[in-house]
Amino acid sequence: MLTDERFALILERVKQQDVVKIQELVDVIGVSESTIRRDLTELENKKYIKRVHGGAKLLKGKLQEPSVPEKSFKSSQEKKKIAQFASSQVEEGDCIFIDAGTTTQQMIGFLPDKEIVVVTNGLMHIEQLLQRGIKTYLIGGYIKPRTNAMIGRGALDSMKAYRFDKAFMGTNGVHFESGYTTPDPEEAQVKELAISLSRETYVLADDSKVGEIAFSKFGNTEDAVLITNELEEVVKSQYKKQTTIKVVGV
Amino acid sequence: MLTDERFALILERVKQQDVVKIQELVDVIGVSESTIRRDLTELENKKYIKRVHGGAKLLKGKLQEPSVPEKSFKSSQEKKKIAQFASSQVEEGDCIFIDAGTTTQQMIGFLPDKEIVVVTNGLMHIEQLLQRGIKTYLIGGYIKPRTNAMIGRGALDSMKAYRFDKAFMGTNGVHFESGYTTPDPEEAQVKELAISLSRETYVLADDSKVGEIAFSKFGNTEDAVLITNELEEVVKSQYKKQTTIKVVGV
DNA sequence: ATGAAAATGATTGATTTTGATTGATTTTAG
DNA sequence: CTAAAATCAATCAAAATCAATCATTTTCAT
Repeated sequence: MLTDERFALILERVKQQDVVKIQELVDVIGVSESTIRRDLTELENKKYIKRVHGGAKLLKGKLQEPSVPEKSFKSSQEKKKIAQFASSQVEEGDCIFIDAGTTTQQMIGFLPDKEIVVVTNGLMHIEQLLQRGIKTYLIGGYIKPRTNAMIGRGALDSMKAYRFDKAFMGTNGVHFESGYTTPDPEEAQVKELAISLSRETYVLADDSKVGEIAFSKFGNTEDAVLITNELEEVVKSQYKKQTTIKVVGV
Repeated sequence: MLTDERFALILERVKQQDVVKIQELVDVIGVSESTIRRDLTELENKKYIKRVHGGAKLLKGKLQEPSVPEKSFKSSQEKKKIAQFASSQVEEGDCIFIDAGTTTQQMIGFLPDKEIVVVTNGLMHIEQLLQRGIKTYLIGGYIKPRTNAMIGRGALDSMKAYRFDKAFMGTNGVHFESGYTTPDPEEAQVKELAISLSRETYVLADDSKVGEIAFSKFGNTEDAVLITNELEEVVKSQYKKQTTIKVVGV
């Protein structure tokens, strides 16, 4: 078990339940108490968590930053598979839109080494895109602090200057009646516009999103191809009538 | 087994799982531990991965890389003074434009804790601005790879939606005949537009820029207040006729 | 084919990580 | 408040991993 794996597991658990007991981590991770202690000390030094007697708790300020290397190990595996398949849809010469969000971010590493142009509303994507040497356009607008996504009138206006071959969208909810939904109405507006400017649209959503409904709708299931991991047959048939689904095995 | 084949296998695995153990690679690839070690060392040197005890993990860089260490301590001190004075010009309720560049970036730390709105074309400013809890708008457009500044038609179009109380600009050259100049014509366009959209403009330039002329002109000396450090009297009088100068002692 | 250069695999001792143990400190229960 | 229980930091030896070295094999230009 690599140190970074343990870190990921610990941080995931802290993130999920706000506090963790040391004994709990010993059981779940299967290493000695000493090791867990050392890990917690180190994570505290790095300002990811705050140690308390008997365990550790979440340290507010830092965890939402995109620089944090923590991610659910397993669910990140699934996201990666989804992202990898999505990237395989990109062809030479394409101009694509990549939505803000962690799932779509995973795509960047898998984008083919072809001449493509990327437009995005996600600030957190920029660094990786440039590092890969990809021609990148960012839409303007107000920067939503928590997620670093571009929103507002400026975002909508500046996106209208572009047209996309393919748009790759993240979502918080996929529902066969309610369609695609996300909590923030302003983000929904941006997503909706991106879809309308694109020839084809793909929505990336792992199974935890399927069946969920968030506040603001930004699209119908028939507007996009859904890329997801495992899906129960019952659920699958519900959607099959309305849309195309790509199920990516893990 | 070719070296590049192994590299490909290793990178693929790291990409998919974030971390790999050396033993795992030995098993999968079927070469000795020594070879894997050598491969990992080389891949780390090439900045593809980061080695950790027992294996390797994905390398995640930082956008705000201080890769360019300040030329000299002195000039950084001077830039700070200039930036500090510039920041003192900002008042409650102002909507200001902050140009991309290292000198203007220094301003952010000195901005007053007042209700202000910042619009910028500099990606590298964003993180600090958000951290300070400042309402931030980014103009859209093409991201110029080296400097992370927004340029192009998208940048110009999306800036036109804003009006500024004050604009704070960086420059590469200040000359009493040639005005303000910068090497990249596309950046010059953006700067020129920003100035035209602002009630007042300040140009921040340390003494190394004074007297210099770069390729593209973006403004006349009379269009802006020049904030600089020490200036010889002779030079000063040349400009005095045309513009306002603030000299900031170090 | 031949020799030099490069790559590989095994071995070494050094370094880092780990788990168990210790006694000190904090929390909990009565 | 006191004593038992839980948790803690510090320490040390064992295990895992490391970098360095060297003999062997492979590659490649001649």
